[in-house]
Order: sequence, then structure tokens, then C-alpha cells
Amino acid sequence: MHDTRFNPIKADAKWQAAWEKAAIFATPAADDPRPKSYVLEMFPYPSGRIHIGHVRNYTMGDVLARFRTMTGHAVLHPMGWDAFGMPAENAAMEKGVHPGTWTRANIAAMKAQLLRLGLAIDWSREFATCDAAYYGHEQAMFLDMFDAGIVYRKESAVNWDPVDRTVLANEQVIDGRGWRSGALVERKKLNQYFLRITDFAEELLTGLGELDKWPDKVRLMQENWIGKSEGLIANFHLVGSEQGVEVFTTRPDTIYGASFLAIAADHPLAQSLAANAPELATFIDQCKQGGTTAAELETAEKLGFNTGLSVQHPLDPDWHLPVWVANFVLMDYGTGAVFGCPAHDQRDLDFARKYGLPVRRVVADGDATDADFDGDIAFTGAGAIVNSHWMDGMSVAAAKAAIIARAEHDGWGHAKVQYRLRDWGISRQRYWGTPIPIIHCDSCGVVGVPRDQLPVVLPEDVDFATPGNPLDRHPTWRDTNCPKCQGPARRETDTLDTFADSSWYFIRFASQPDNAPFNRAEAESWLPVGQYIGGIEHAILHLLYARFWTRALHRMGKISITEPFAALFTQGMVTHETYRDAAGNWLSPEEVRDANGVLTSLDGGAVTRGRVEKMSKSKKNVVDPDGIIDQYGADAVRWFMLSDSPPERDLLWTESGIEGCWRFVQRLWRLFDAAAEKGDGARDVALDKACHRAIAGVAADIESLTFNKAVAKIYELVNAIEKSRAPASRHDAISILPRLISPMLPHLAEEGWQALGGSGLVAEQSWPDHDPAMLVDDDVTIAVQINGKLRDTITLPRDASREVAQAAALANTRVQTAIAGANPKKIIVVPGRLVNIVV
RNA sequence: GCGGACGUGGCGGAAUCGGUAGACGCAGCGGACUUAAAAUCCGUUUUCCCAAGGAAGUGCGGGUUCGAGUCCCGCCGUCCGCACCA
Repeated sequence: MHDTRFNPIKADAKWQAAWEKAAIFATPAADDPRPKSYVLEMFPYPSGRIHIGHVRNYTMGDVLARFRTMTGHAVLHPMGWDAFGMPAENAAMEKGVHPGTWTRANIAAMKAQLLRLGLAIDWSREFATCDAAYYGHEQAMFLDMFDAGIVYRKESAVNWDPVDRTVLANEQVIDGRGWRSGALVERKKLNQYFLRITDFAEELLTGLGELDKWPDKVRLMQENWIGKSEGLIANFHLVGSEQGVEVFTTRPDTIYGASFLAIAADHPLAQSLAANAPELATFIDQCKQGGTTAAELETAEKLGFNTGLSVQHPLDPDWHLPVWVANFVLMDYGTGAVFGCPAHDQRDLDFARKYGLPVRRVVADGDATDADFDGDIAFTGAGAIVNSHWMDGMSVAAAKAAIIARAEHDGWGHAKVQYRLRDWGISRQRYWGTPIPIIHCDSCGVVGVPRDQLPVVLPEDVDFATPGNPLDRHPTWRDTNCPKCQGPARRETDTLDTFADSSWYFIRFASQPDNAPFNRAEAESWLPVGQYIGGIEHAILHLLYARFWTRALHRMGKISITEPFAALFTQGMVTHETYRDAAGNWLSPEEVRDANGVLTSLDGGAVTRGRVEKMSKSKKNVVDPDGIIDQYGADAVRWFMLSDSPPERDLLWTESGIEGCWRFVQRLWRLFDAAAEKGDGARDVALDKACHRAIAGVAADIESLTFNKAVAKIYELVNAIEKSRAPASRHDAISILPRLISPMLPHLAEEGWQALGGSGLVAEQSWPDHDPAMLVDDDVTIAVQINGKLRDTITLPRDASREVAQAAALANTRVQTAIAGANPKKIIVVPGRLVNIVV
């Protein structure tokens, strides 16, 4: 039986079965002598269906994993599921299905979709983070961190929905109301667990320096997020009191320019004053009401309340500064109090102008040195210190050092490194997450669950009909005995933030013993991840938490690596045009007809073409992976995912684009089909060279993840093969193709390999060798320029000397005509490249 | 406001070190095959004057250089991150 076209439905299933039977994607043993290559794509949340963005992500990882195998590496390429999270609980509330049931069904459906892509994944290492066999080990690590002091418990304010009786994330609070219940959200203080990530701030920051295979953009984002700044903590004495107010400043050099002290609305001093001052209490409430969106902050007016108190200037006890409560001072950064130096800080200046406070210049702006500061734009640049007594004439940097030394000597302040990064609050008042393995005992307090009682398993018999955390109202699950005194005690009912689950899954993929989170030697044989691929949306949280978790394990002596991901690649999104009908409703691509660029709906109505946007259900511009694999097969879809756009940029999905990929797959198949005949006779040196260039070039492009360029090189080679009339060279080139395309078009490659009589599976073959001598041409085309403008090209032997090149250029008829007998002023010869004649 | 990236044909993009701009794909145009369609194949496609042959051209304006898409300075535009962080 012989098909006239490549039939992907048959071929995909056939080769996927063959790969599975031969178990060729099984992870080699940890002591495999080949160099290790751990290729990992960010594991998906099992939301229900695979999204085209996943297809792009996993195709890229797959190409690299397959290529690394072909180039002699021992490859680890696993897949799993980030399976805890709120959508499962929402489904439980909306559809009455248990979160576990919903999640498992989604995993099954999505795995079936992924299998259709023919990914070279070792599925034997698959796990879901909602498996007790996974989260039990996470609980053990949590307890290790608890014992090591990396976990601590603190009372902290949360967004509390009084109707749903649950804590809400900031994103779930809309206009001050719960997104589901619509109830006014309350600020409530709860005891919560925190991971001491701020203890790691400095090493997380300096560690970025060694991540030279990460995008600069991501490193910069993390650097900004950690937000290191250096300055002074200064104590200002309250007049007529024993108390002081501590402020943090990065500009201690401007201390002689201070004109007021401002404290946050929830600063303890403001709170205690408000107890006896109703007007202040009202003002504090007003401060809290302000919105926190970017736009609101942009336009927010500076508001202040004069407390009537004053403080002494630390360098002059007779100089008193008023103490204000101000809405622009944040309690959770620094000390929640600042000294205002209006001349050299824009916010302070806005505030001072509004409330008529003094504005005193202490840094010279060029020639401007007068103490009386003019205008409404603060001077924040560098300059000589002025109007500052003993510091006059110093540079800003010198003055900073001098003041800090003075403060430390006199005892009213000290140097301080401040980070923007906060500790990671990991308590969630939710069911579908890893239970925090803690027991509360009235006599012994907070006690860790003994290791031999792990995992603390989520109860299955829960109901979501009533609001609140089902663990809290479960009839028996909470009740337990204290491991210390054996008396009656209660389990912690909070669960861990799901970001904890994704902070170590890459270690578990590398090593998964039953009795421990990982086997150290085995994990270290694979780690760090050689290439990590995922979306830019995880640039901060996930990647920072995973770096932190790894360093926490390192600090506790559990692992030797400090950075989990040696190389990171952030791929772009898949986008599509959007369409709307006359009424403004979104239409899906299937609901739109295109007749010579004129768009109409199926019933003939006018349709407008909208912007190209990320595929999303709400805009109906999604393309379902199953549908396109049905239509074109896995290889054409994979090819499209790699073509045209550089992988870090967005990829525009188009019908004509995928059809082009389909045509190319068929074109290759025809080549394989016809090549069974023996190739004898004439050789075509140009094609032979093109073949070697493609082998080297495609390899380099896959290594550097510039798949779009690898694709272009394969097109070039195929074009060259089709043009060539030399059977022997054609046959050799076609014989190379299956291996060359195998990482990208694995099913078609197997067909080709089989058609050409190869033994075994092409996926197991080595990457073809190339002859470096074939990469260079004997003759090269040299540009001939006059005054830098191209006039002609000449062909010379590759190793032609400068003199020969110059002579050949001067002898060129177009050059002769152009210079018309004039004497060249200068001749630049770049051997093998060009000759430039300056006249 | 602060920080960053980017700007090349009708479109996605290529040009690795400062050295022949537009590889490769898509779309378009012309043709072949066919009763017809699909499929396939051949040719063509930066712009302008066009017969050959020129001229211009990588957001805009300058600069460095024998030579600039690439380096420097200043604009304009688009996108992204953070944001009252002291």
C-alpha cells in the first residue's frame, strides 16, 4: 500500500507507539557517562485544556531535548502538573465537583493532548503537586525550614471576606469588595507563616551576577524587585518626651535641609495620638481609603496632618522640626517615617509647598547655592553640599559617609541596607493546597508534625456548599493530639501558597525516592537545570521563589547548588487577529468569512478586524491545539511554532502560515518518497557544500534557540536539493534530511528514515557530522565599492592576496568607467570581502 | 515619575566582528499543467526614473568612519516592568 501524501494521522500514532515501545525517552541513570542535559519547560496548571502557548513552549523544549540526545547527551526531559490552586475550588463551588476529581480529569485530558504532539518526555517521572507523595515531602522541607528558623509566624493583616469567610488575594478585591460575594472586604489580623526570604536578599541579588544565560530583562526585574538601597537610620528626639522617632533615608547628606518629619498613617505614634484626637483619627481613615492602583497613585494629592509635636534636629538640639502624618509615607518600607528635605525630593517639595513649610537648599545645582530654594521642581542631581555648616563643599557621596560616621559616633543613628523585598507570606486559608504540617497545643504552643506522621493528607470528604475553609469546619480532621504532651490539640488548617509547590518540583523531577524529597547525589548529578523555558510572566515570583527555596536548602546543608536554573529562556506568546460584529461582539475565526479581504459574518453582517492580541477565550481568538493537529498533524503544528518569529517574540497564528507548513511537510515527504531510487553519477559540489553548511548551521541555531533561523536553513537546503540535477549529491543530501529535521519534525523524520532504508529509529541516531572544509568556498564573491558604494562584484579565489584583489578590482570595467582615469586616493582591501576605492 | 527593550519591503523576519541590506516564510502578480478545481511546478515582487543603466533606501536629525541597519549624540514612536520605596 502506498499513500500519495504524507498522512500524519497514521504516522503520528505509529511512531509515537514505536517510541514508547522502545522506551527511548527514558531518563538515563545518574551515573551515565555522557554529559548531562536537563531540559525543562515550566510545568502547566491543569486548567482543563492545553493552550496553544503550551504547544509553543513544549515544542521548543522538545527540539532542544531531542537535539541534545542526538549530540551525545544524557537527557532528562520530564513533565508534571502544578495541580493545586484556586480554580479547582471555584469549580467545586460552581459545579459541585470535588477539586481533586476536577483536577485529575483535567490532567488526563491535557496529557492526552500533549501526547499527540510526540514530545520526547520521560512520562515515568510524571507527578502532580496534589499527590500526597509529593506534598508530603514539601511538608518535610517546611519543617526543616521551621527548625532552621527560615519559617516564622507573625500576626499580619489580610483581606478578609466576611461572607465567604476567606482570605482574598489583592487581585480578588475589586473596589474594596470581594470578587465573588460582593461583600465589603475587612482588614483582619491573622497569624500567618512567613518564609524569611529577606534573609537571602543579598545573595539573591549577587547571585544574579552569575546567571549569564538568563535574559538581562529578567535579571533586571528581579534586581528591581529586591530593591536594595543603602542609607542611614536616624533617631529624632521628640521634644518634651523621652521617645524618639526613627527614620530611614538614602540621602543623609541632605540632613541640614530637613524641614519636617512625616510619619505613616499606621505608624504607632500616629495611632497612639489618634486615640485622643478625633480629627487625626478621621484623617488616618481618609488616608486608608485612597486607591492603590497606579493611576490613582499618579494623581493622588499629598495630604498631611500636623500633629503639633516636634522633634529635635540631631545635629542641633535647638532646631525643632514639626511632625506631620502624611499619606505618602508607607508603613511597610523602612521605618514608616521620613524626614522631609523638600529642596531635594519631589514628594517632599510638593508637600512643603502645599503646607507652607520651609524649603532650604543644601546641594548646589551648578552655580545655584542660595539657601532659599525656588520653584516646584526638586533638585535631585549631584553637586557640592552647601548651607550645611561643617559639610559645606563635600560631594554628595562624601557627605553621606561623613554623616553616617558622625551619627554612629554620636549614637543617634547607624548605616542601614534596606531592601524592598518583603518576607514571603505563605499561609492560605484554602482547602486545595499543601496542608501546613503544624499542630497547635494549648500547653505546648506551635509544634511541628513529627516526620514519621507525614504526609498530613487532605481529607477527601469535604463540602463546598458553605462558605469558608472546609478544613476549618471538618468534623474530625482538625482534632489530633500534641506530639509533645499527647494532650488534645488542633491541626493548622491553613495550606501553603501554591508557589511553594513550584519552588522545588525541578529537584523532584531529577530524583524521586519514596522516603525523602530527593536523593542528594542523584539530584546533583542533573542539577542545575541546563535549560529552563517558560513565559515572561513568571520573571519575578516563581523564579525568585525557586531561587530562594534552592538557597534555603543549600543553607540547611541539603544540597550543594545555589542556583536552580543555569539558563533561562522566556518565550513569546501566540497571538491572533480579533474580530467583532457590528454590535461589537467578539467573533471567533470560524464565525468570520474572508472574501478578498472583505470580512463578513456567516449571516452576511459586517465584521471589523481588531488588534492582534494574545489568544484568550474572552476575545474568542483562540485556536484549539486538538483541532489543528487533527487537520495538519503534529509536525506541521510544531513547524509553525518554530517558524518565522524569533522565539522570544510573539508569534502571530495565521491560517495561511499553518497551510504553508503543511505544504512544506508534504514537500519533504515527496523528496523521501522519490529518493528510494539509487543516486549515481554526477555530483554537485554546491549542493554538497550546502548540505554541510545546513548541518553545522541548524545545529548552531538549535543550540542558541534561534529556531526560526534553523527553519530558514532547512528551507534553503530543500530548495537547493530540488534545484540540483546531480543524482548522487541529491541522494546524499536527502539522506541527511531525516536526521536534520528529526528534532523539529520527528514523525516525518521517522517516515523518511524508514523510506531511505535506515535501521532503528531516527530519534536514536547521532546528529550528522559535517566536514569543516566543506563550509568554505574555494571562490568568493567580493564587493567592489567606489567611495563605499557598491559598483560591482567580482569572483576571486578564497585565498587571493590583497594585491590580486586590488588589481582585479581596478581592472573591472565598471570601475574603469566610474573613476574615469582619476587616481584613487586610497584603496581599502578586506580580503575575502571587498575592495573599496576612494577617489 | 523611575528602569528597560525595540523601530528593516504589503506582513513575519534575516544580515554572528562596522564590510554586497532584504536570506527564509507568508501574501500578491504573471505563467504552465487540467474540461475544471484542488494539488504541484516555473517566473516575478524595496521604491523611483526605466530600454540598457542609474538614483534613493533600515523611524527622524546630526556625528564618527574609506565604509553605519549595526557605534555615538539628540529627537519621535511603540511595547514591557516597577511605582508615593524616602
